[in-house]
Amino acid sequence: MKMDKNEVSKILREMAILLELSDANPFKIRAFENAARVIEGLDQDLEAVVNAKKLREIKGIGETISHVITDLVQTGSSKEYLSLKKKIHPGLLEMISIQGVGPKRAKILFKKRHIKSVAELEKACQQHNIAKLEGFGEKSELNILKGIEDLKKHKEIIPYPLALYEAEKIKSHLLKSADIERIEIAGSLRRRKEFVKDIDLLVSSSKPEKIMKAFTKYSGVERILADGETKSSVVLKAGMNADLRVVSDKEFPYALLYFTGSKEHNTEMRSIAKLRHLKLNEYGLFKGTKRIPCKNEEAVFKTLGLEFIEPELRENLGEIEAAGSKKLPKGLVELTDLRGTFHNHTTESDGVATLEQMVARAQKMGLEYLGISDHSQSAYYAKGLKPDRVKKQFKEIDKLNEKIHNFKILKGSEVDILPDGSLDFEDSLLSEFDFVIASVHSKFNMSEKEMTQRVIRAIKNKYVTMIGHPTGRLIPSREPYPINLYELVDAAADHGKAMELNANPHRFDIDWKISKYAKSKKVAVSINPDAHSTEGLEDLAYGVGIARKGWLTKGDVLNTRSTEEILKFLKSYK
DNA sequence: GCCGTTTTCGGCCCGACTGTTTTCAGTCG
Repeated sequence: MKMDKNEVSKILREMAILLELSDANPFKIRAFENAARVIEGLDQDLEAVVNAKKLREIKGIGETISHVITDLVQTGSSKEYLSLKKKIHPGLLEMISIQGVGPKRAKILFKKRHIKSVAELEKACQQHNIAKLEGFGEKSELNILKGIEDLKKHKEIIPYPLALYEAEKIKSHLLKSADIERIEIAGSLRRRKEFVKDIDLLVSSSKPEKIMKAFTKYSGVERILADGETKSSVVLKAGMNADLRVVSDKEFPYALLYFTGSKEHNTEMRSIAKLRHLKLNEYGLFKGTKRIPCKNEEAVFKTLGLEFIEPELRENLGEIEAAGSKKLPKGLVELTDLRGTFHNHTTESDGVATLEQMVARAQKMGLEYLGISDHSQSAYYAKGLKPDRVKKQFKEIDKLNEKIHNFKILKGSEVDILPDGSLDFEDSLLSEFDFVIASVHSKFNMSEKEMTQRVIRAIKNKYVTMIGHPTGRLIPSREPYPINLYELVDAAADHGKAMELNANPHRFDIDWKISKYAKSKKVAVSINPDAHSTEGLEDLAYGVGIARKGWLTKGDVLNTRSTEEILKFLKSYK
């Protein structure tokens, strides 16, 4: 395979932008954008789909785009892509990443001022060379400069917990204003995306101007981007944008639906409404000019003949279709469903909390079992345990298990998968653990085929319970190492093994887009915090969000099972 | 370019805010 689905998706998205810059038919542009999204969220192996000539069966992939994808997957390039790229100067692509500069303005700047990069644009603005251009003015010059500054400053992806923290702060600030009827954090935070670009807040109130003022005057605001009667947008000192929308309380359910998104989900929902000769926007669901009263989001879905769609699922990746045919997953997993968890470190290796402290926190969280999995001997950077220290830890765990009641500490290891796919402990030692998590921590630069074989060999070891953080990605700093997750899931299915969903917000690994496939193969997913401290255990909550996003129900998640069932499972594959 | 419980052709979601304009295009979500 020359390109995987993420690379293909990236090219399709780039093609959409290139088309936009070529003044193409807007619907053609949308078709490419849509295809990029659909491929990214595909719950099957793209290469397998291409080989089976089943691309055309995917909704949104037609004649032309299927050829482009096939070429990209098989040859790593595409004629259409190259010819499109040839027509457009790369500087234009760079310029439209500036807030406030779109394709139209980028093209004017290119044609009339021969500007070919963000750096050149910055210079031109500083020299007041832009204001005289038709359609531009003094304000535009300043805004472009600010946009460039922002681009330099916060290019990075905002981790979910940080954005949530900032959003909660704004929420409590706004709640001090007595005129709020309902308030909700919306947008990608509500959809629990693995990382977010901005904060969206929705308020219902009869005094919108007061709320707007409270928002723009908030002490965390660095500068105001837009300040209207119902909608405002600011840049926070914390380095992210926040948008606020204020509506009447009657409008709140429709506005919440709209403001939660995703954009693509909204577009599809509006089409569904239109099919029923209704109109959906943020102010209501209308029959003619009459608003159909809905108290909450549930009622809106119901009126459209749909089951309620949980916010996490609203990505237009099949959820609306499923809601129409009553095939949505029932009972997405909740934090309170978790009975225990695996993959936790202590001071024995690179954790900062002792065994006792970790257990105490787990008990406080209402868990019934806790898997301890310190690093294995090769992980010298993390104080990995040699066999004698493993034995010593066993004794400590035995001792503590005798002392505590209604709680079980499980003996485990996060054992390194060595470059050849063998494990960092002998089988004789591995057999003594209650569970084994096998992870890759070294030699990331293998080919996809080699890496996949390496990890599959580990799955085949009869003492291995699951694979830890299967792609090794770190958000935002490290890309996943090349690996075929579909083959991994298949191997796990064949051998009765589980897959980890690492709940650490820097990992979220496996990704929610692959968990649907794991579910289809009946591979149990284990939500693990990979905790290196007592606070780290709380990351489970974030992991649950990602699991829900991946359509996982209580029954799909390994650690919703009782201690007794877990012990049975741990024997089942050996 | 894609798609079909009105369609294989003719549609394709809808609205807010800004800045440069005198009625609207561009951008964004």
